[in-house]
Amino acid sequence: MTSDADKALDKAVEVLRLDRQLCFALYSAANRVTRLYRPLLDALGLTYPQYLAMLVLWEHSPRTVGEMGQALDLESSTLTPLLKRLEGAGLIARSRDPDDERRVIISLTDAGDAMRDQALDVAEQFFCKLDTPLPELVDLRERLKRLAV
Amino acid sequence: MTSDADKALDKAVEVLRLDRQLCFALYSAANRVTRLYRPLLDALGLTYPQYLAMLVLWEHSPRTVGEMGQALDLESSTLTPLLKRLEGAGLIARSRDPDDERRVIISLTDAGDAMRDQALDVAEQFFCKLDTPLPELVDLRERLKRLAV
DNA sequence: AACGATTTAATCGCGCACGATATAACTTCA
DNA sequence: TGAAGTTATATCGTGCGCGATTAAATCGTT
Repeated sequence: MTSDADKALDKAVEVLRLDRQLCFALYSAANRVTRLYRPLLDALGLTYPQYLAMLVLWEHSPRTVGEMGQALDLESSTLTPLLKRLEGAGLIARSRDPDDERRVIISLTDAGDAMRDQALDVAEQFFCKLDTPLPELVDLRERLKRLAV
Repeated sequence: MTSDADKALDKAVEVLRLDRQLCFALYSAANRVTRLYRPLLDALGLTYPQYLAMLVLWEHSPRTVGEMGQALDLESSTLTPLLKRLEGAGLIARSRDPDDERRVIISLTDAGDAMRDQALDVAEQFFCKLDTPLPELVDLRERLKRLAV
């Protein structure tokens, strides 16, 4: 027969295993998607987080750094250097808001706006690579949005 | 009436929006979970990737660096420095395999093994924080495992 | 007007994550 | 046996992601 201590240990093993499986599944899927995008984005000279930032701007530009931080759920400590690199690449412009000099306004340059067409190809190639039915992706998206909000 | 060009643009907007939503949902959920773990893991002096590495070892130790890389889907360029930090913290030991000097064997120290009990608390607190029914989590895990394999 | 509180970005340090490359150990096979 | 090829880990440079801190602008209250 098994002792209470053994049962407690089994429980511990089980909880830790589930934790590992769930956390790792998320962690690893995010890494895999980044790796999947890399060869596609190399053609645009963008990293994956930079691509996400551009997607935000292609939906609506200009925006302040703070608004982009809200949209991407990132701190200025992450965003500021990333945006400076996009500026260096000539895709965006950074300027202080005259109405409130604390704010920095991010706007697409012509080059940044023009990249939108190539980005469309990237997105389509990505969906091909994923090879997953659209409803499954939409379902996954909704479940992820609900997680740990 | 709308022109063909307008329709193509609408399609582009839609594809990019879906891409943004799906990719961002995954990216952002992974970031959120890491942030959720941080205060819990601070008590153990572990980062989130270090915690994942310890979970792997608590399931089965010793393992080689390569085996851990397979389990965590990480390159040696990521794993080696991480493992050196765990070694510095006294939680694991690194030693060359006498049968094949190319391999490095990672084994838990007594301190590393002992941390397992505290880790159990962390995992349980995490599930409390998540506040999500277990079946939903299991379902999410399965969907993530299927994604971009 | 003035001074403390708040808001907005930026800066810094640390630890990933990975591609490219290096190095050493093992294997193969001529 | 020994040279060529393969495998296992390590090193390096770049770009995140974030907590802690800083600096400057704005706001609120008196």
